[in-house]
Amino acid sequence: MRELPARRDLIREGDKPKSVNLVLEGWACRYKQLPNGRRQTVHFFVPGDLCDANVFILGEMDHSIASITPLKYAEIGPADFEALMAQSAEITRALWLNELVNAAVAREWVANVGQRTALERIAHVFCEMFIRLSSLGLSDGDSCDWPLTQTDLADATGLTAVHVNRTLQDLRGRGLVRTSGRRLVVPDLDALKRISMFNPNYLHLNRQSPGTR
Amino acid sequence: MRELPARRDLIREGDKPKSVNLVLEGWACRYKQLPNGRRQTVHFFVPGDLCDANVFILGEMDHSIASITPLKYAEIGPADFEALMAQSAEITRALWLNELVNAAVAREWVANVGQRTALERIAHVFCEMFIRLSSLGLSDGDSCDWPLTQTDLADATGLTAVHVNRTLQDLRGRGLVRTSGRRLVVPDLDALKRISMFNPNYLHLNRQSPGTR
DNA sequence: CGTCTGATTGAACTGATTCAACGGATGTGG
DNA sequence: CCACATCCGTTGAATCAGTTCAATCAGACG
Repeated sequence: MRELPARRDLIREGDKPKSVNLVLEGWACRYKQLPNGRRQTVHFFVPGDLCDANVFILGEMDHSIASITPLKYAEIGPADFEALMAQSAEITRALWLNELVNAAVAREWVANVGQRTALERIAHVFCEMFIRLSSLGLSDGDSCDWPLTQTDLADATGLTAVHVNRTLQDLRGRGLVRTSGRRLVVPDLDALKRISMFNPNYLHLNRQSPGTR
Repeated sequence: MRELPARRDLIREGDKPKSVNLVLEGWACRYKQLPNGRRQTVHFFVPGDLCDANVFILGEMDHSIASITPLKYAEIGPADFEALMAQSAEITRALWLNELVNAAVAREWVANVGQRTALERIAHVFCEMFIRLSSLGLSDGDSCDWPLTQTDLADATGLTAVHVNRTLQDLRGRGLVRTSGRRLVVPDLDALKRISMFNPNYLHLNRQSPGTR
């Protein structure tokens, strides 16, 4: 069990991973940084998410993980992790599922950044996070926690913070989202899904057993 | 063992996957199509690649797979696949590695499409494919097979075919690549890597045992 | 209070798109 | 062997979505 303040690296690209991390409280992100300084966030982690199951199969990290909010997480060492895998076929299956969903999310993000307009991209991120949080029981009706700054959103969508700001105003103007402080309100999820062409199939939520979380 | 002509869907989004496919000859791609018709390619498969290891854990496909060239591939049913997994820890490990690398590639593509310029993106695709093919012994000195049309490249990079065309002319003008027919020539791989900020770490090639291929 | 971080605004600019046309190579059927 | 169709690459001109740079504003916090 460990804690980390907001905006700190948990693991950096190039490091040799020594453990699997399970997020208990707070948000984190996976990101890649190019030599020219530009940064791309490729995943957001919320409570219950496993960062990099089985990474010790790989030699070194090809991306970094950083906290967004203050973070509480559990560190699971290779030995414990292997033991967990050996314990039951159910758990192994759940870990496979976790990794397959991870890959599916990454692919969806490629399509998001590659094919959607700024408005659609941002709306898509809202959809994904709201739906993921809801499936974990971490939403409250039409609202959920929202610790992301506009710069965070920019890094995730491949846009500039300035343009994210303008696009958010558009989304708010259309009544699709409201953000008050650290909270996101989605008055009409269906409308948001429609405008962002959101298809939840890639999250494979129906397959997720409670044990996976 | 099966064959498929060029430009045909092998599996479509929404289908229930019934088998794992191993590409034996030719190129294929994984793609996602948005309701508005825009298409994003998220992976290229070359001989030796396993498409969607263990997908039967998931309920339905969240993307499609299509042949680019005429294709020869092996279909491995769930039973055979499970047997393979059970057979040895080595194989299980190799399958894990395969899936982890797949996810890593997808993440790199997010960064590619999200942060790189048109020139860098296209150069990056050239680097990735040339290096992957080389590691499989499928390149010949500074050249390799290149069955992708400019439209294929456009779908993979989130650009239009028109802009890919212009950018290719730029790349050729700088002497970074040559394309003659179905062949790609990379006279100076280091220069190409430099301009595309290519870091091969995400391919985890050093970890790939011959058995994985 | 001052300082810091994050949100907001304006104006000029540019990388990439769009649309429409054309050229060349390849293949096919009569 | 020619006529025709198709696929792919190429070009030009106009337009636009998103960037850049720079300044301002608002709230939080010691």
